Amino acid sequence: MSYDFNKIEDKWQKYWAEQKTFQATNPPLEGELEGIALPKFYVLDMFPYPSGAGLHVGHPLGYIASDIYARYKRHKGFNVLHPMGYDSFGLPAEQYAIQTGQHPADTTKVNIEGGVDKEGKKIKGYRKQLDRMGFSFDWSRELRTSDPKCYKWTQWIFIQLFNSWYNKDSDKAEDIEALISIFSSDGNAGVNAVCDDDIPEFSATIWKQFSNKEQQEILLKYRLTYLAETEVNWCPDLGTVLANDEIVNGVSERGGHPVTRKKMTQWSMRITAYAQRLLDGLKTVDWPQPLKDTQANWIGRSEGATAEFKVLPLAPSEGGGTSRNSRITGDSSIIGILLERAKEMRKKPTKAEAKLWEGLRDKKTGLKFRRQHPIYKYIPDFVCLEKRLIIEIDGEIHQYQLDEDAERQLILEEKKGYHFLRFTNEQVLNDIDAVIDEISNKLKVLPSGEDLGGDFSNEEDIGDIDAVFVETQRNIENSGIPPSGARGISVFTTRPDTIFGVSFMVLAPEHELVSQITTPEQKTEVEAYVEATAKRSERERMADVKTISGAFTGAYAEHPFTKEPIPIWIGDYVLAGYGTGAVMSVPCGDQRDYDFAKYFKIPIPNIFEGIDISEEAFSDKDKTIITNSDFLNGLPYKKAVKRAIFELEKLGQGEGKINYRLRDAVFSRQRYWGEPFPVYYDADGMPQMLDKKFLPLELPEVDKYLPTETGDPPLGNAKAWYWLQYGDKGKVVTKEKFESSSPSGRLGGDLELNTMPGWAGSSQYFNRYMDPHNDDEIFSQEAINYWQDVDLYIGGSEHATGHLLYSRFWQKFMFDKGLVPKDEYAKKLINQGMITGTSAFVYRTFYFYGYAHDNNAKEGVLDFIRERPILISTNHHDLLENDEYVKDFNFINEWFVSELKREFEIDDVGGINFKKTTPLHVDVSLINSSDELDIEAFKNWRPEYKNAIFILDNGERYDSNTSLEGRPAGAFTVSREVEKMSKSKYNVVSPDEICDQYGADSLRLYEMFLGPLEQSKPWNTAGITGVHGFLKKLWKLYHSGSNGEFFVNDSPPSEGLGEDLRTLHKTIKKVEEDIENFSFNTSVSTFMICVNELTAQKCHSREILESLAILVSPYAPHIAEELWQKLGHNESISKVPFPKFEEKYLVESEKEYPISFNGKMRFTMKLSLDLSKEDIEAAVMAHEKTKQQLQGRTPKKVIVVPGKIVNIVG
RNA sequence: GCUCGAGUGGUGGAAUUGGUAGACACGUUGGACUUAAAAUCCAAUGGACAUUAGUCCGUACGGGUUCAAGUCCCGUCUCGAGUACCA
Repeated sequence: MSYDFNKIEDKWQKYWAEQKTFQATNPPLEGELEGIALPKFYVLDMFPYPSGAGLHVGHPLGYIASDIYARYKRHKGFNVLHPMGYDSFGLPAEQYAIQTGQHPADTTKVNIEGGVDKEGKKIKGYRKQLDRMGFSFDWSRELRTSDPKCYKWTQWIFIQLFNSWYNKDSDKAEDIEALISIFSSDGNAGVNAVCDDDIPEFSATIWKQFSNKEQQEILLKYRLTYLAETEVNWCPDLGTVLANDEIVNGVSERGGHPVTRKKMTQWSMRITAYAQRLLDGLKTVDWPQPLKDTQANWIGRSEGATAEFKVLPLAPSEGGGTSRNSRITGDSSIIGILLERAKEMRKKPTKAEAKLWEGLRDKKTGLKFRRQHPIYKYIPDFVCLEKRLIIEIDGEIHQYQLDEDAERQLILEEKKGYHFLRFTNEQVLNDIDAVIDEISNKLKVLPSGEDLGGDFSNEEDIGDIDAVFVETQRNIENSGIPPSGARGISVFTTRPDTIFGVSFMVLAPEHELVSQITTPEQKTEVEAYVEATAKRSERERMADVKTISGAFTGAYAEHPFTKEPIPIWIGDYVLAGYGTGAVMSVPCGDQRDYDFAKYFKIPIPNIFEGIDISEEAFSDKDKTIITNSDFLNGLPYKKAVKRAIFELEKLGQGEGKINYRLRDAVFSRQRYWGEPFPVYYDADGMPQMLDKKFLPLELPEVDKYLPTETGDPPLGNAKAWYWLQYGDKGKVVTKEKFESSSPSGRLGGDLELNTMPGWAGSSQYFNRYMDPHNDDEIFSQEAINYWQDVDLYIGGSEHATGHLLYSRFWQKFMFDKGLVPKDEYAKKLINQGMITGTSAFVYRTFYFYGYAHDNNAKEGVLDFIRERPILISTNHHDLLENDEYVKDFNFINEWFVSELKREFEIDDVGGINFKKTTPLHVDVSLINSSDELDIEAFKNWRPEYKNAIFILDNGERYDSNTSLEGRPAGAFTVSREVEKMSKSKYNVVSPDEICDQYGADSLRLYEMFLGPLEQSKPWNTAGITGVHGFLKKLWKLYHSGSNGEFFVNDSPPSEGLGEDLRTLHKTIKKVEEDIENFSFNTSVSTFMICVNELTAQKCHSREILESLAILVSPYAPHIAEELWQKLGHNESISKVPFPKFEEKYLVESEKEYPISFNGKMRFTMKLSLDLSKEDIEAAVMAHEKTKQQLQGRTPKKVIVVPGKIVNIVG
């Protein structure tokens, strides 16, 4: 009986489906026993996108590996969860919808389930393709992200994120209600949250006075998903924004379209809150190092310091100040103006202010203090309203405005009855206790007044605050004091140790201070530069790193230590989006600063001991010794950094800081085919979440999938896309219906037009698989507590900074909310390598012709030549490359010329130029295993080459004139090259073809046999005969009866020489080790060796062959099931215990010792393993070949490693 | 540029803590069977010289450690991946 793989595989695939063999059981209810004793094991493949192109042999590589592992774990007694589903929202379906008008849901369904789409395209379907390979997926748990039942929970998580904020004190996400109650009791001063950086400080009183809308606006700045105007990567050709990880080299990952920066109001995810935890978590998971590195790189943590550089006032001769746009606009409320001013100042507290605030906040003095709180016409540093005590810290800036300060103190003291205390920076920083004492003493002697907090409704004040505020602004401007730069330019640096090497500062052209500090003299130049950089696209800026450009603002900053003036420049090498958008430039220590300084002839002071910086900057931290740097002199890098930070903090002009490159993730896409947001906008335009009971909010039908005429996303085309709700009843309605509904008790408004990005649906799917049909919760606590996390996750490395980072973020969020027990969801992750294609090429030569011109009669020559392209085989092409062709194959030329002459009767034809060739991709299915082209099939495939002339390997000519009988026998060999597997390269091999021809078991074995799982390797169908031959041999081993009948005998294996048991146990040991180490390629070799040996031993022992069937079953499950059944079993092999390895069968008494001389192996010698070192040495020395090798010499030394080797030196 | 990974026959790749380099396959060549092909089986197959024994060279390149190095150390080159004015 021969090995009929098609029949066998079909049979068992049906059996598994019918018997639901691989359905995983969730923990049973109490009283039921089955399943509970089994330990769990969760094996997961990354969510595939079901594309219409179907699978090629590269796709299932990871699935085969995970399937082997899952099957192995079942044999090992685990309850294995091994699900599969589809990430079925996505761009390709939508692009196809735009092109053909078909609903993406329809095409997606066909892509998964197979069939014919409306265009008449035949699609096999992912599911059928997967089933054919014999995967042990639990299909009862299938998920499709585009299924409303599935995206219901994506929407639900979105709402959870919206209703959460990140508390830095507890270092986790917390409920937004908790934040609201803090605001109502204490305001936001004591809140340590990850939030937007432009939040004004407010007291509880002010919070309560905010309108609902104002409160909502403020809360948005804290929520973990928030709506904000952000700079996004806009891709006009795709009509959508892209995430950073969707952009490669400045163009879109899909399609390579240009991307520009644009400001848009978008939903964002506050992933930055988790930056540190995402970094820390990497240490706890067993993931590939390159993947971890990529993530760490993406998060981009850098340790350093902030430093504050004061902006110096402009010399009067320079005109002082620039005109600023007045911030006062007609429609802003007065509270708004003052709050804005206050928050702007609070944003940049000086070190001394921050320190004193620590001493005053939270009623530490027994009384409530506020900082930067508007009083009458001014904003003092601190105020205790109850005691009418104002505390001011006089920094350097104060020196420039003594008069104004004196004046306002007078006004406040005399007219408003306030008391003043003034301290200097030094007092606060050096002896905070004394300062606090003085304040406390002062408070004791002052009488109590009423709390005037938020008392802005006083009519009298409102009248003139506006005017006075403007006046104050003007005064500041006229005095030559830099306006909002008064508090200086903040920079982030990882090299605070080089602060004495600063010779200039550079701001990003987009920096908000640029327009404020630029002197009138420099204004034209600066504005021209800013405009020029704004025009350059991100791509241009990135591509053009070499060109140095910038402009001087005319302004100077003050060095915090030397107090020297430092020129302030702008330049586009400083990025607005990183750090503070400004740098302190240390040209001697940073190459970019160095180049900039050289270009603009800025001095380059050297602060490195014994280092020559005349040619380039010196950035080696380890060899650094600082000099010319005051208190840092002589210090090595690390000590200098510490000291510099210490000194900066002492001055109140800086502190140690950790910076991250990671940005918040934009979560809106202007697409149709994605999860709709469960969000409507109320009458105030504020976003509101739908109640859980209304989920899922289903994707509406639209006429077309393009943006609307007004530029809205495709959902803007939906006829009904308004939310209308009264009490417990809500539904999606048309605009008209909404507007005509009764406003009384009505909730609702227009629904969000954006949809969620591709990664939304894949960020918690692994947990949803644990309880996929639960309609009440995302998963039950019983399910998550049983399955816990993914034990083995296999997928491609291309998801490193997308899915794999975002899903970790969501998992940590879910962990914070107590919904999942693990804050990392995948213990072990493997990136399978890519299987590349082996493209085939023929070469087309080009030739010129030259004949007497002006000969119209010869019109047809050109066409004649065009219709006869010459294709040469690869060896001719190689000759060509070596310039050897023309002389060897000149006869082709001669023949062609004679053809021309015959046809057109012309004498002076030039000839063929063989030098110019272009490679042409040939479909790999037209190539046999010896790389020879099927020429007739090629001509059918490419009709434009039906008249082509083929030059065969042996130089013979094959063309359309050659009769079939008289055809040259030579072969036409193509050249092959490894490329990515792709339709356009005609090198795609489909798994279905392989299954037809060799069977799924062969495919599975071969994919594993190709090489290590993680490595990328080329596909070559020819090699599959090796593993296919192995399966036939395996089959034969069980069919050694007459006429190939099934035959095993029941005699105990030990009756023979025991060799078969040795072979078996050697195999068990190796295969077990290999699977545990994910070294699947070597275990296939091991099986081959095993079968070769057992065949040679003529093994028929049932005991041995039963074990072998189990060993093979994870790899080649169909044949294993069939053999298992033939061995007399009625149950599937899939859960039979794995054979137990027993050492005793491998114990040997003898060893074939390699005998080497000076490290070179010369011969081997069989010796007993019982021998002592001395015995071995004696035996070896006595050997004839040893004497021969030594030729009479006496060895200097003899190394004997018992059980290993003997080495004779001398 | 920086970070990481990898360089072994004609090809895919093996080689455990340093201990017989090239397992297992593909391909190639020769042979058996067959009218023939396919399938199957047998033999050879890193290179060079010798064609019997054998000798020399060989794991990207150059050094080093060691009785012994594909494996460890130093330096160089090439390829691949990620990232890129990240201060």
